[in-house]
Amino acid sequence: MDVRERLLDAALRVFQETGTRGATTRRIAGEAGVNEVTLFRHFGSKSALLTEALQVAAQRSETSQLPEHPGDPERELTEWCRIRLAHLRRAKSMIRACMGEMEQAPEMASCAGATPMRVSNELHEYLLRLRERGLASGDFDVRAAASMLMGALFTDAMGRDIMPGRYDYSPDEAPAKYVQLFLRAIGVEPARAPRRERNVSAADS
Amino acid sequence: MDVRERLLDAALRVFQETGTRGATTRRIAGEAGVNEVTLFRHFGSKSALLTEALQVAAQRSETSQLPEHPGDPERELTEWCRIRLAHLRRAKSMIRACMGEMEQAPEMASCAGATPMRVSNELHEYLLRLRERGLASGDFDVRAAASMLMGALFTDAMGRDIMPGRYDYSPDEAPAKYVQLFLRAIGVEPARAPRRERNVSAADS
DNA sequence: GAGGGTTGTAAGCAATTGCTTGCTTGCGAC
DNA sequence: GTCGCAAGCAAGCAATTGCTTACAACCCTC
Repeated sequence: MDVRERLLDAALRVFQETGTRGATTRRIAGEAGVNEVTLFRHFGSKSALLTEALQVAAQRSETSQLPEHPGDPERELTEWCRIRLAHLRRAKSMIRACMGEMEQAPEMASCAGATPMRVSNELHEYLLRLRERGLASGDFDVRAAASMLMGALFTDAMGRDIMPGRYDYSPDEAPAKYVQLFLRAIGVEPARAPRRERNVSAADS
Repeated sequence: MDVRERLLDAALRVFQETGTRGATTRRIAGEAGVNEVTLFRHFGSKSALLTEALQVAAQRSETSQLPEHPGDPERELTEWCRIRLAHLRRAKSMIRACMGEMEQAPEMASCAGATPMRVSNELHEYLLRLRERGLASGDFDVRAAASMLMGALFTDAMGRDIMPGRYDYSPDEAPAKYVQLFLRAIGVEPARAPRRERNVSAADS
């Protein structure tokens, strides 16, 4: 890993911990094992470094496609939620830091909102397909439903550690629980052979 | 309003905008229309001032009771959600600022998590009562359900302004939409006289 | 081995920031 | 009046921080 990458990486790490103001150039350079002067030689200024680091971070958000042709909504959605939730947990510090900055740097909003909007649209379209195929009832608000499921995942990822004891189900069980409630809300029939508490991690074939 | 209160108030305002590091004593004093020296005479240090200001803010969170004896779940929950959502929107800047600080000041977590935990428990117990009375089906996870509804509200309040165009329903309509989905999820029959899109603000008798 | 590009080192500068000190002013109580 | 208290004001101090400059060391290429 060359010096530039090390600096970008360190900048991101320090930013997550302390925000823009707390991320001093000395600390970032130290974290990268690089002299502070080198930082300025490569990026010119602290804000340029942070901007580039955040752009890089925003671009490498993984994708997890919902199938084009819905087959088993419960299995497909549970797996999708599992991946989404894992991603949100990994990005937790980053998301929190960005939320803290948002008030002072509104231009960050567009960057921060891009991924959830894309994901939300993906879910939205999947739900439309479900409805077209008659797999879900026709009388619910698709946007609100998508928003609700995403909200459950987001809040679970953000809130679990600050509300000890509020969740009596483990992080692993969460996706299945939310999906079960969600499917009832949008009127999806349970799978043909109704089974309780399907093991999610084994369902990946 | 005396000097102490003005300082506490200003400290909160500046903290919301800029976080701990950005909230300089000079700025807080200026915002309060008070000399910087006076700030130190009253509170001793910047951190003491901020700590006290945050404690005060945490204590004055309003309460909105769900009825002890559930009657009309849709109406009661919609009204409750409306109040919760309004509160979250008002506290938005504050919540964002606190999330940004959480990584560096974990002791803030307990303070920040107290209100949502209390609210969540209130909802939890209401749902138990619904179930006892046979108003909701018996086979859903109560914690997960409560978490889901609260997540929808939280995410709506936090995310609406950073995801333009994602919500095609207005902030006023949101509570009713979420509650409708939620009630289906937990198996609550729609009200006896099924009516679409009841005007919430007029339902308060 | 000469030269050019990359990095480290030492030093420092101007601005900011938490906090202190010394002094003055205004005001109500005795 | 004068005593005590609360507040303002001017100044400053030590530490931090973004950024610069000057110089030496290294490595690769020709």
